[in-house]
Amino acid sequence: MSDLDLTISDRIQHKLDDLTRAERQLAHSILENYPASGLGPLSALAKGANVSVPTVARMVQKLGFKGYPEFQSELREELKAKVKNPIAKHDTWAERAPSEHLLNRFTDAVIDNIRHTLGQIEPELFDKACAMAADPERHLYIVGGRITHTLAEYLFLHMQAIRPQLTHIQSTSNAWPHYLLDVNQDDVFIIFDMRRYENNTLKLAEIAHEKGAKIVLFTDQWRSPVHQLADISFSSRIVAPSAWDSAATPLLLVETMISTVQNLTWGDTKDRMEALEDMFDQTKLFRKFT
Amino acid sequence: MSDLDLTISDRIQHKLDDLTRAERQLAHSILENYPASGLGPLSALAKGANVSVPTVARMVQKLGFKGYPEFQSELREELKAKVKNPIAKHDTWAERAPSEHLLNRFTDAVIDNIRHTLGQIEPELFDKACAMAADPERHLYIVGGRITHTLAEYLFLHMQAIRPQLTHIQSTSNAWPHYLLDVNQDDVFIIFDMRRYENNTLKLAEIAHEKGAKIVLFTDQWRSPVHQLADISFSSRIVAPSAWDSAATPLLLVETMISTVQNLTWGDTKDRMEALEDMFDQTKLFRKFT
DNA sequence: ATGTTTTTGGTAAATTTATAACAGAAGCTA
DNA sequence: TAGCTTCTGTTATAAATTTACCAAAAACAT
Repeated sequence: MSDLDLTISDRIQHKLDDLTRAERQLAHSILENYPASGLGPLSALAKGANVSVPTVARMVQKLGFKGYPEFQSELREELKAKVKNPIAKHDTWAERAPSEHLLNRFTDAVIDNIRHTLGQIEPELFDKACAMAADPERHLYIVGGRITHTLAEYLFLHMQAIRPQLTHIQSTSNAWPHYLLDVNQDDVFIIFDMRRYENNTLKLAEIAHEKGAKIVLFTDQWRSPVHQLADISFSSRIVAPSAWDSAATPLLLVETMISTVQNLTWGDTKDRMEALEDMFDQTKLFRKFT
Repeated sequence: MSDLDLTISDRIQHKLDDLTRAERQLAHSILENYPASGLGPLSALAKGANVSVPTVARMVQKLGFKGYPEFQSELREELKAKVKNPIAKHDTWAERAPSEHLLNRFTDAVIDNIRHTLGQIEPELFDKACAMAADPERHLYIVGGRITHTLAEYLFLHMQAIRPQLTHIQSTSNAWPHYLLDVNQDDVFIIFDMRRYENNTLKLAEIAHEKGAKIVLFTDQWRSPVHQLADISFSSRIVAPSAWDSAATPLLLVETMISTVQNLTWGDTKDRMEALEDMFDQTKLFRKFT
């Protein structure tokens, strides 16, 4: 390898700050499928990154290469070294860390959780749950507990952009009984309850159930007691090399649900989203994305 | 991949008998360090194999390619596929659903995000950030924005069990200036800022920076402007087949950080956790885990 | 808002790279 | 060994890629 044993990928990342907008765009494109894209002709790379040909030439020189051919040549050397290296450690995630590093162990566990969880999901039920969540006729209640309220709020925040008739209830709050006064049998509850399961959440679910509301439950592999009241349950595997559980898998499900619901309601959502954008722009809360 | 899903390496080996002496010599040179040598210029390949330039051109056509550029192009495709695929033996995740189902597509994207993100992380920096977050001498501020405050809160909730001297600030709140009055240079800010980046968050970071506090930033691949003030930044890839971004990868990092910090502080944490357990038991907020 | 600096893309020249044509060398057969 | 076929390398030509230059556009500071 060349300079101080840094890979070109490293060098690009370190220089990222010294690069201009178009160059950064290009850099990301290179890293996107590294190193293959950098091994093609300069013009192809430029087209793939939507920048001009000279931009590529300039950046390569900025990175310290004499020209594009030299850049490619070093890329090939790097590839040669990597392939030859007996420790072809494709089984680690953070390649710079040993496989015993927690970054790798934790990631292993999460991927495993995802695999298990997705393997057990019934797509029909998932779609059905999404359809209920998308139905604007039904008032949608989103419920979380002490830890899980973060998941609940994540869902709530996105649903806000998608549909009206939406309430976020924190089961640990002592105000929740008030919310339930008007619940009727067309309404839907999306409840999050993972170990350690919370009594409040169960009580709340019972009341909702009595009133005839539909219940969709996100829980863990051991299943919250709420699942006996639920119309549809999704159990995520949440084990991790940690004293706590991992919410990554349930989050994945939630995000997929958000995306599905928004596809189902695209006609309406579009307007809502544009209206939201406008509001944010007006309040200048956000910077425009570059 | 091209013809019948055979790799180019396979194709060369099959054709080996139909090749002439010089061509065989060349073929072995290509396979010697495959695929790097084939990705360079034709003339270099010829020189490396001690054959003439036209020999290379002829053999490539014998293998069924229109010309050397096409040969290279397919080699690159092969490489791209190989890099992308170390674990993709699982072509579908939700086995009961077709691979085009959003459950599978979304999961693919998230796994891909994880791979990219972890591949770029420097473990030393990660460990350093965790060490700072674990240091009970430093007051720890956790900051999130409109959407990211859910991640921030997730971190906050767990850190509460691990260490004292902890504050959760929502940058969209108008109360945050008050929190910053007592900040000094030993303090640490863990800031979440993903697109669309928020002005409030940047302002807050600037003030913290001025006061000399350390800043650890969780952002996306395009990097929040805060990163210029940050001592340590972690960029997650967050793209998903959705109108919104995926927080799954940053969550993975956060959870790994929680676990690391808790390992670092285990002596103290243990007591804190037991005390917490007691409190929860007393208030009967939770049911015992079965 | 205005002028200045930086960034960016278009274009053309220069260099490199690939292909084609040809002639000499090597191998094979009789 | 002569004659034929096949293979290989040298040279020349064509195509492509890269680089340098310049003008327009964008960003920035005043």
